[in-house]
Amino acid sequence: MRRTKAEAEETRNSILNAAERVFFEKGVSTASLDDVAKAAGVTRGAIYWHFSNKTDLFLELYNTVNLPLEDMITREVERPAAEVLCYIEKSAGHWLDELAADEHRQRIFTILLRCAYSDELLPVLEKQQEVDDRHTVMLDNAFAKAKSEGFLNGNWTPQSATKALCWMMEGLCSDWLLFGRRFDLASEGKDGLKRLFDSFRQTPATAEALTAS
Amino acid sequence: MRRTKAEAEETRNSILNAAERVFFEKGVSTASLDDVAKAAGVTRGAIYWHFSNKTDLFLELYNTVNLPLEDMITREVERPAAEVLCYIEKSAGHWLDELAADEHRQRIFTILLRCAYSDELLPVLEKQQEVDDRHTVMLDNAFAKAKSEGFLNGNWTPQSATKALCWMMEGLCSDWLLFGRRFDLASEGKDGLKRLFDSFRQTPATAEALTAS
DNA sequence: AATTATACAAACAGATACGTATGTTAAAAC
DNA sequence: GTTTTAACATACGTATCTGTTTGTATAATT
Repeated sequence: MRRTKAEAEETRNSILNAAERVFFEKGVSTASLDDVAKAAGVTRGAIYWHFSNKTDLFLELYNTVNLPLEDMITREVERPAAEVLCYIEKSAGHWLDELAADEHRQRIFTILLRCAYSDELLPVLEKQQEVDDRHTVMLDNAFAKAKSEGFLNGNWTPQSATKALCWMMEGLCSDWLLFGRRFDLASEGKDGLKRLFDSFRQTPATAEALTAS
Repeated sequence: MRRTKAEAEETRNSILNAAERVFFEKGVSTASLDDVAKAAGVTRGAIYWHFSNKTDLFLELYNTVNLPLEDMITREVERPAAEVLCYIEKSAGHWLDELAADEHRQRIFTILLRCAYSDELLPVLEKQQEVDDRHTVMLDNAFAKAKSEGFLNGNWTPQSATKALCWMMEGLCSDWLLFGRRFDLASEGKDGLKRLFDSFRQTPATAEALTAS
C-alpha cells in the first residue's frame, strides 16, 4: 500500500492532529502511541515511520505551532515614549484575542501547562524559558522608556510593572485554560489589562489636580 | 513481621512522605508504585495494605496537607471598611510567607499544578474549584465593602480587583513553582502586592487634590 | 517492464506496571 | 499458651506499552 508523497504528508499531518487532540485529552505521559494511531486511523507503524518516538512526535507538534505562539511583543519597541504603554497594552490584548480564537494554540498551551517537563521534554522547557527571558528584557526596556519620560506612575518601577503584567497574563491564561475556561478570556482579560495599565499611567484625576494646584 | 499499631502508622507516614517526593520528581502519572515503595523502604505490599491504589494514595496525600493549604482568606471579613484592603493584602502576604517557608506545601502545590487532572483525579479538581469559588465570593464581598465606603479607587470594581489579585497570585506562584523558583517569592510577591493594592486605594495625591479642589 | 525504494500494516519480543493471591511473622486476643 | 489476626513481603498472572522486525502493495525510477 505505498502512498504518494502527498498522501504520506497527509497521514503525517493527521497523526500530528490526532496527537494534539489525544495529548490534550489524556496528557502527554499517559497517552500511548496506540491511542494516537487509532485517533489518526493508522497503526503505530505509520507513527514510527514519520517520527522516531513519542518525544519526537511531541517536539514536532510543538514546533508546528511554535512560531506564532512565541512572543507577545515581537521586537524592540521603537515607539515614542508617550505611546509605549498603549502599545504594550494593545499587544497583550491582541495576543489574548488570538489565543481565544485559535483552538489549536489553546490545546498546545494547555498541554504545555499540564506536562511535567521533568523527563525528556527538557528542550521544550529550556526554549520556553529563553523566549520568556527575552520577552522580560524587552518589556523592562519598554517600561523603562515610559518611566524615563514620566509616563509611568511613581508607584511602579519598570521591573515591577513587567512582573505584574506577566503574572496577570500567566494567571489569567492558567485560570482559563486549566480550569475549564468559565469566562470570556478576551473581554475579561482586556478589562483587567485596562485597569492595570490605568494604574501604570498617571491617573488623569491626579494629573489634572496636580497641574491645577 | 507483624508490627505494632504505632509502627504501622510510621510506615504509612513514610509511604506518604515518599509519595510526595516521588510524585514531585516524576509526576503522578509516570511514577510507579514500585518507585514509591523503594523510596519508602518497603514493598508494594505495604502500599496496597494501607491504600487501595495510586489514586487513593494521591488523594490521601492531598488531604493531609489540604487544611492549611486551602484558604488565603479563611472567613468572612468582619473588619471596618477602612482596614479591609490592608487586611486582604496582609493575608495574601502571609500566605506567601507560609508557602515560601514550607517545602511540604511547595511540593504538593507543584504536583497539583503539573498533574493532568483529566483521569481519576477529578475529585481533587472539583474540590479545588469549590474552594476557589468560595474564596472568590469572600474576596468580592470584602472589596465591595471597601468600595461602598470609598476606599477602592474608581478604576476598580470589586470583581475586577478580586480577579486581578487572584491572577497575580496564581501567575506569581506558577512562575515560582513551575519555573524553578528563580527569585524570592515572599519579598517579590509582597512587593507586587503592595503596588497592586496601592493602585486599589485612593492614591494620597489624588485624595488630597480632590478634597483641596 | 522490471526493479527498487517507499509508506505503511502486522507480528514479535522485551520491559514494566498493576492487582491479587499467597506466605510469613509477630502482636493481640482469649 | 494457643489461636487469631494485623502488617506486611513475595510470587504470580495479566495487560499494556514500547521498539524493532518483517511483510507487502504500490508509487517512483530506470
